Amino acid sequence: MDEQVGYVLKKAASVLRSAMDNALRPLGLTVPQYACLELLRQQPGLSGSELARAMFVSRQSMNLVVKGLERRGMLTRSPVPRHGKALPTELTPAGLGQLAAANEAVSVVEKKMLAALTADAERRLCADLTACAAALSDLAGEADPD
Amino acid sequence: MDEQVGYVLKKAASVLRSAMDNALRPLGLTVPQYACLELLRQQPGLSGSELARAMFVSRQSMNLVVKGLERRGMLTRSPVPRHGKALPTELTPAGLGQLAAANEAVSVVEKKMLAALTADAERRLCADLTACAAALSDLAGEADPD
DNA sequence: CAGTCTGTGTCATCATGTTGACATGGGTCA
DNA sequence: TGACCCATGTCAACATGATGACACAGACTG
Repeated sequence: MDEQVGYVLKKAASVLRSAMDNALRPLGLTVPQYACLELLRQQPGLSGSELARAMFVSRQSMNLVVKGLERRGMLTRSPVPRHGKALPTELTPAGLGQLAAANEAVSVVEKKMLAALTADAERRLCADLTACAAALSDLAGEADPD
Repeated sequence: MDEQVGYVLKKAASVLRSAMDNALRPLGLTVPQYACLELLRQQPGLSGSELARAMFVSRQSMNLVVKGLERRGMLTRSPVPRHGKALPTELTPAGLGQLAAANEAVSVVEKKMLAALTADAERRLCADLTACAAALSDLAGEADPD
């Protein structure tokens, strides 16, 4: 069973998720919340739907995450649509601060996860996983649920 | 962002889950249900808790999956505990038949996912993912939730 | 211009999985 | 033997995410 790619993939994703949850809990952040903040740092002004697609969840779920972070003052949603009804979202200084702390915690987890891998192996792993995801993209509903 | 192992890992797992859901839907099976059947084929007599651990979910969730499959006649739970309160679970002929069909569908997905990888690359991928999971196991709650 | 299509935000509802709690069976050790 | 600890099955409450549906803004086409 441990030789099935699908199984070990699920196992690795599950363990990583659990480890990140534990690392982020002291900061009062969940994994989706952290991912949302990090995405907005890299690409300020993303809309809710864009965030949802980048994170492989529905835009409804992402809406809840964004609302929660907005209520806590981590980010702001421009009240004026940018293009259609898309509301640009950006980090606040408070959100940026929380994100910095979160990145430290997450970095510890990533370091530990990749400790046994060489830099080459890490690049190869990324490339292979990306190739797997790309090969399946047309079997996965022609696109993410949202 | 596509160079972060954690991100591509989540992406690959998400796409694979979605593809398997689509492949199994015509058979009336969900991914957890399929995984449960396949586990029982490889290791007949597993208890609910053992199944849950192998699948990285709580024993409560697994209990629901097992109950559903039992109600549909796919498996049977021995009414007499084997060791403590552990109830051994086994596939019925009907369950074995459904599983065979499901394995065909899943095989198509796996083949497609791994099409771009050589046999060596596939083994390497499995080994690296397993190593990552093992390295994180002590950060992930000292064990699975159940 | 009217009609249609796509993308977005949002609401209500539902499915799935988790946590917390409890009783029970089995083992260990004083 | 009795006290303790651990694992299991099960119930209840809760959290999270998905689906379906609706309204609206923009683009494209006849």
